[in-house]
Amino acid sequence: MRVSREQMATNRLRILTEASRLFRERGFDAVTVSEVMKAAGQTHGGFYSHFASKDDLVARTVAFALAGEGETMPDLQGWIDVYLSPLHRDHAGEGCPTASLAGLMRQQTPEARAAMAKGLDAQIDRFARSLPAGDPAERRRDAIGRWSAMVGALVMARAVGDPALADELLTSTRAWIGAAGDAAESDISGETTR
Amino acid sequence: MRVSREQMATNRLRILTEASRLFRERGFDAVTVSEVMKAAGQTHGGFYSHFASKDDLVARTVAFALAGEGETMPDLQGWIDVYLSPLHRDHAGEGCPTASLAGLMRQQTPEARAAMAKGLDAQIDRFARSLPAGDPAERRRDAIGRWSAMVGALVMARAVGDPALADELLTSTRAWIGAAGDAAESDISGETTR
DNA sequence: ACACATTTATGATGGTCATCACATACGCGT
DNA sequence: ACGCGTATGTGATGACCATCATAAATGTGT
Repeated sequence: MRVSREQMATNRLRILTEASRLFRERGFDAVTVSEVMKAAGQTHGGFYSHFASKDDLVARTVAFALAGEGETMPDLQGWIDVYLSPLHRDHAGEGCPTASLAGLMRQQTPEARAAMAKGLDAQIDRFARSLPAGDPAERRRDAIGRWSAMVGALVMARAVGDPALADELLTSTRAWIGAAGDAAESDISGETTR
Repeated sequence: MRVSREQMATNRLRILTEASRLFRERGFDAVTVSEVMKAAGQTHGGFYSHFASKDDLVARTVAFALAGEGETMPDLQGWIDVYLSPLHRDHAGEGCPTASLAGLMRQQTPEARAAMAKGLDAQIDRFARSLPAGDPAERRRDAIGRWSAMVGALVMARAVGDPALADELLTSTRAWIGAAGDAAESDISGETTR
């Protein structure tokens, strides 16, 4: 059975898309190659004409998922609110790849970790460019601080069974990075000592 | 082969200790029951007289690991500096269980997730009590914000292969929560609007 | 002391999964 | 049109692993 080149490219894209969703939802280990292929409307045997191995799929999926993020962030505060919302917390499969996958990257291949580094750096850059004030270095530091808090809060909110605590983590972090971020932007020195 | 009650309790504690280290190092899935037992100086068969299943071990290990944290934090800034250090980043097996395991909790049993919630709540409480200023609600919000940023930064620093980016994530976050936290503490209203 | 209960060790067992071998049939370049 | 190259489907294969069955040996209560 052979398909057109166009169809093959579509099939490969479909595999990446479904893998991205499934990996974000359940992690790399718990998702099988067969499962990804079935979700992509194919059978497991054809997998190895698209990817060299499951590890290869993981690396390319990480790159694919993190590259898919939008180029600009016109409404920063709105984006932050959505990010720290219960809806985002409860739909990891369609949500931020960093929050879903970062905790799983330690034992992945160097290729996958490099893809994560590249995607993270780009995300920090987008975040920093969306900030209103400060010189570039200060904005980048601000972006890293806020982004860390957002990812950490979402990861922890998803880790706990208690909905009340999960909600508190999200709303408190949202309030805190608002207050703290605004204040930090007026911190001219850009550095504080202990 | 039978051992004394005391020895059995020691053996069980050893299993939990080794499981805690191995799980933090490599995650729940990648660590086998046999491996844990071998690390604990026993053979795999005896495992099921201590725990009902691997899932049971996971839940009890999460509770064990998070309960082990110190009761007080006398030197808050020093603790933060250690937390966000390359040493901590590179030794997950002996490091913070939240940073190592939170990202893996989504597909764990309700028991394990409940243990994570309990441990996280206690940690937030300890953090809040170590903060110098503010009413309790404000301190708790501050603790959640800073703690989220610390966990997020460490998780991301461990996820990337690029050491320069990893270092930047740690140092920038440390500087940011210093500047932002100090400023937030002086934010009397405790709330900011968009 | 003695018998029993119980912990641990050894050795299956059944299921799962990544990977590969082979067959098939269909696009693609000539 | 024709034949080759190749993507996909079907069906192994071999490894790994959680769990259990059984045996052995020694604390423990009487």
